[in-house]
Amino acid sequence: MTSELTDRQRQVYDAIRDHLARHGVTPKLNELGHALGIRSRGVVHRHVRALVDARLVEVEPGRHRGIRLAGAVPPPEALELPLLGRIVAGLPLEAIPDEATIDLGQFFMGAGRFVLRVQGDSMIEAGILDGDMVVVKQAERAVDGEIVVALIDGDEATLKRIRHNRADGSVTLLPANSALAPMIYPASRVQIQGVVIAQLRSYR
Amino acid sequence: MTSELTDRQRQVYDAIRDHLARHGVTPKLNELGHALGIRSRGVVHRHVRALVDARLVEVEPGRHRGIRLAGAVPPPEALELPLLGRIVAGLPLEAIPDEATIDLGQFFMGAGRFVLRVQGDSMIEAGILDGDMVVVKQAERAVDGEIVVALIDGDEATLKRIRHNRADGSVTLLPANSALAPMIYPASRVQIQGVVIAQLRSYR
DNA sequence: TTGAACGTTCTCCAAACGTTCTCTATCCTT
DNA sequence: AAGGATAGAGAACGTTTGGAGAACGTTCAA
Repeated sequence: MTSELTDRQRQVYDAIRDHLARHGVTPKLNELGHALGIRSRGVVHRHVRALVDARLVEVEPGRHRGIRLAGAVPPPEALELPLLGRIVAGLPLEAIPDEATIDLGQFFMGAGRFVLRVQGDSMIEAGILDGDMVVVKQAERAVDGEIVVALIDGDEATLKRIRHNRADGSVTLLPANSALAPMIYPASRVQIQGVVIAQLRSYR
Repeated sequence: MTSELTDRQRQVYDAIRDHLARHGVTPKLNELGHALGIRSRGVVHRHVRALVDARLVEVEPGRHRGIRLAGAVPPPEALELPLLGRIVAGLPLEAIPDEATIDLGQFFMGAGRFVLRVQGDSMIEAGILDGDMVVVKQAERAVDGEIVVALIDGDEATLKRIRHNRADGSVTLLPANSALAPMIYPASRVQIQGVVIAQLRSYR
């Protein structure tokens, strides 16, 4: 029940988890602010306080990098399949039954996620084929290298890998198809609608 | 009992649920208005108020994003994600009709299925990359062109596309990688363990 | 040990938001 | 023709939300 959070507080929480996943440690207030486009540590601190009140996070007072994740993780789902092992390609492998199971719910489910069917071959070299589905998490920002659903000039949605060009503030949208050229736009023309967090394909 | 809704009120209610499904949070009034083609927040507010009177919705007064779904929310939908349809040029995502929801359970689950993590690049040109996972259904037979997990000489498993050669009863295992050569075995040496029915990848 | 970086608290400010209101237009019923 | 129900536009108001920056004491690393 995190529904009492404001938009910004949610973004701060996501940024903390993202930083933890990416760097192995929780962020400093400055780092958090930089990730969110906030220049004032005081503002970031106020948001973190709100997360503490919501019991999503704990803080060791005064300590540098003192944020700790707490609180509820998404509920475990009964959507599990046995995970048997690895296939070694090129040279074959062992098919030894493993005891582990894979929880597809953890993989895909979550708030603000939706599925898009991909049309076209623009990301084919990234293993996203025509007709595949991608699970997209709604987001306004993305990190360089992530695959995003981007709206160009407000009326054209595309699936591309993103790169921010600090030099001039422009944004490059890179197709994964050597037959297509990267596209460069001023940041004002590109609106990120979501980040691809998973891809799936059905052979039927 | 609850009062009847007008058409427009029903559309507002649907738009709230749609927004919740896509973004994980309820909409603000002008987001609702934008989705419905209403420019005036006041009008949207009046519709929301009618939904409150009908006990379909609750509102935390004054709060931003204060709409809450109330009453019987039909499905708990644990394993479903909204399927927005194809990503096509010329349409912002908000304008794409919410065709359906995709049930990941039906997609993947079933008796005699298991998951393998793929190692190596032998199927890269079929969009199956190193680190991907494949859902395999146990089977002893496969149709030409299917991707199978095959056991060679009883001790080496591999992931390849299969082709039966009627002329001599042999079996060809085709990698999807132009750097690798097809392998031809007599049928007696190849034992099919399963057929790939789905593939999935996580970007995390 | 010392200084820079950090967490914390504070005030001030602006934009966006929810809310209420009036005015107007359209359609349906009798 | 009149009246009511439905719906949209837009203005106005107070509140919520979010950001900037200063100030202070503490933590941490060189």
